Amino acid sequence: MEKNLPIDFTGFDIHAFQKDLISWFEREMRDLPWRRDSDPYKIWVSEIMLQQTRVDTVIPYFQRFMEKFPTLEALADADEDEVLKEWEGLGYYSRVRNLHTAVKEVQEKYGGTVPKTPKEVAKLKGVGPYTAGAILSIAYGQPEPAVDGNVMRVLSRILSVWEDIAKPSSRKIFEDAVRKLISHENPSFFNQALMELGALVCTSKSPSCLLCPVRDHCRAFAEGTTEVLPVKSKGKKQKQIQLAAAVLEDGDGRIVIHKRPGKGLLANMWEFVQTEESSFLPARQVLKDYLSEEFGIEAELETDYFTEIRHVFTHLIWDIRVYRGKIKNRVEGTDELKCVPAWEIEKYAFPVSHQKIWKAYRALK
DNA sequence: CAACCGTGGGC
DNA sequence: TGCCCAAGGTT
Repeated sequence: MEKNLPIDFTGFDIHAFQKDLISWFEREMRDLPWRRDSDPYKIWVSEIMLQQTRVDTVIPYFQRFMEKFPTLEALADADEDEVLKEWEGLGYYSRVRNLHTAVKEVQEKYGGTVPKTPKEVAKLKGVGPYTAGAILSIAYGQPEPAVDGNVMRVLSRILSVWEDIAKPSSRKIFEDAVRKLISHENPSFFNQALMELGALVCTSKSPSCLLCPVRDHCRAFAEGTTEVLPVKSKGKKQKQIQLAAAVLEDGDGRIVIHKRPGKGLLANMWEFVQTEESSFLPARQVLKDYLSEEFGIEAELETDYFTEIRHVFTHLIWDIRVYRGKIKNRVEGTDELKCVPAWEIEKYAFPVSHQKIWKAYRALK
């Protein structure tokens, strides 16, 4: 078990590897909605949705998205709130904002045709090295590497690469490897096959080596290291944040909602008013002060919170104490604060954490 | 480069 | 429960 910086391809039969991998893919590939045609727009949308997201989760979102925005032009013409609503619950919401921005750019700058050169594609917002390679190879058949987590895991085993795949610098090593290995006859299937193998066979835990079509090419299998490769360092613990939120009703049964800032966590999503709790003041007081100072809302809150919600993100944890309350003065709607009928809540895009709040609130009555 | 940016499922 | 994981990108 030794380290290798540049990968040694001595004794590796590249052509046989390509053939075994691709013919397996042709036999076993899943019938996925975005594999039905090679429309670059559909490939693009699917690749954005699939970032850090499971196939099973993406499928219904992709289908709804394509019904609503069947073409690149349709998406370019849509309003941002409408687009964000279709992404509600998928997570990593900057993906869809960047996608929307980039699609509008393609519409204006490239006449609605997704560009075909690596430089132009990579410049599109939200399109990084992986997605650029995926679009170019899958939609346009160009021999560009598309290195994602699957590819790094699979190749670290096949080629016995001991670099820490959690480190950003590692991706370059695998891109170089793919440039050596990729089939120039069928770059699309080669890249997809590598990912499909990672998803179905060469899985993170307990890989199914006995079913693997390229087992005979796999150095980790030969050396008995499939359970320890790839090397991947651990992440850090999340920070915990204590919040106080309120579901506020006016005299006519309308609900106060707030639009989050355009950058950062849950950007442009709607929420019930909430603020970070202070260590010294009671939560109710912090909340009342925040409402008064920030929005000019004079609220009357119930003494005790009616539910407590824990929501875990990748890098932080929210613990939200939720109060019920009424507002005394009338609230004028602005871009970031609205007072809407209860039945219109569902028209706005809420993060899952605040969907939980709404569910608990409705359960009260 | 490290930190930030969601969510749901598996064990 | 807690941690890892899943077709990453931006700052």
